[in-house]
Amino acid sequence: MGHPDLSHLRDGHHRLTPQRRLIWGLLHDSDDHISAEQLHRAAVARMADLSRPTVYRTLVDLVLSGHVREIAVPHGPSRYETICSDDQHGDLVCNECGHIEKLYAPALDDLVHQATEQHAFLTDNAHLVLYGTCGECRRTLSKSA
Amino acid sequence: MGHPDLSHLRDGHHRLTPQRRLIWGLLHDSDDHISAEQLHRAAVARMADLSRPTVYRTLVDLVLSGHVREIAVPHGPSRYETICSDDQHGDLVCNECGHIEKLYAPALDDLVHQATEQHAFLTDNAHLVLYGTCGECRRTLSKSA
DNA sequence: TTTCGTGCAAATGGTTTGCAGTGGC
DNA sequence: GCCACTGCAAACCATTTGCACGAAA
Repeated sequence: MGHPDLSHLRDGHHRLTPQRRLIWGLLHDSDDHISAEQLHRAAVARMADLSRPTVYRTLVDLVLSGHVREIAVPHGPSRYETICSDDQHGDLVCNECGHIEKLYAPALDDLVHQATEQHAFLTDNAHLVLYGTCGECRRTLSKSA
Repeated sequence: MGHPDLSHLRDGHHRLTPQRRLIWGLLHDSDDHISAEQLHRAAVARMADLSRPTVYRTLVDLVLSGHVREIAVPHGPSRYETICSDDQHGDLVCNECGHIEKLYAPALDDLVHQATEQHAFLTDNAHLVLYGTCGECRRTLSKSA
């Protein structure tokens, strides 16, 4: 499992520590949409005393450097996912159970590009989020009603 | 300034109090994307002892009843905006100055509808967010660089 | 008169920061 | 050896909750 490109974490200003290596690897292996808390739990399983602040600080760096996207979720912790240029997608966020599912929408690219031009806005990354109720929760809710 | 439809706030379960009337009105008058804190400040200016919890509780009700959309923002408080069915839009969020600008994209509706069908997902509201740099900040940055 | 809504104060939970020590480069 | 990174503990801030009182219906 060679995770690509650890090198951009070491750029003269940033150092490549075991902690960051681990966190970066876990982000890649995770099925995306992982919270800082989950990430920390997973990290501690492999490196017992890796601290929460280190997780947060590393995530901030990765977001700023454009390798990771932060998805803010109402009434819950932010989720994080690696940004792969070949895996452009939106997300379906279930308001009931908090589950997030990927949404592939080819038309999104065009829409972003076109919209950007109209506003003299330089887009770093675009994100389409649909909030609602997932199929499973719809079934559960209709039973209990 | 008659704000439409205060009646759905009184539906047998919910009571129409002066506080809620005020908050609802302020939400309508605001230029959208207002935070709970800003909303509270504005409310206090008119009703000195209206409390923060009341603002939050009212917002929860309005979101649940589908009249208001909550926009979670990374590293900041949630923003709130009234949902007008005839004003479907995305948002351009500037990473530099935090400014949010509306983005009208007619294609969004189709995209949402189509995407929803593929996933048995019931969409309450869709939100397209473009993170990047707004025109003004681009100018400022290129000067100081 | 019955709930529901309110203000107050305190608790919560995710995230950030100050600081002294450690280790990558 | 320098300075960025770390762990620890404590701070921070947005949001939520428990409770006793007040007021819509």
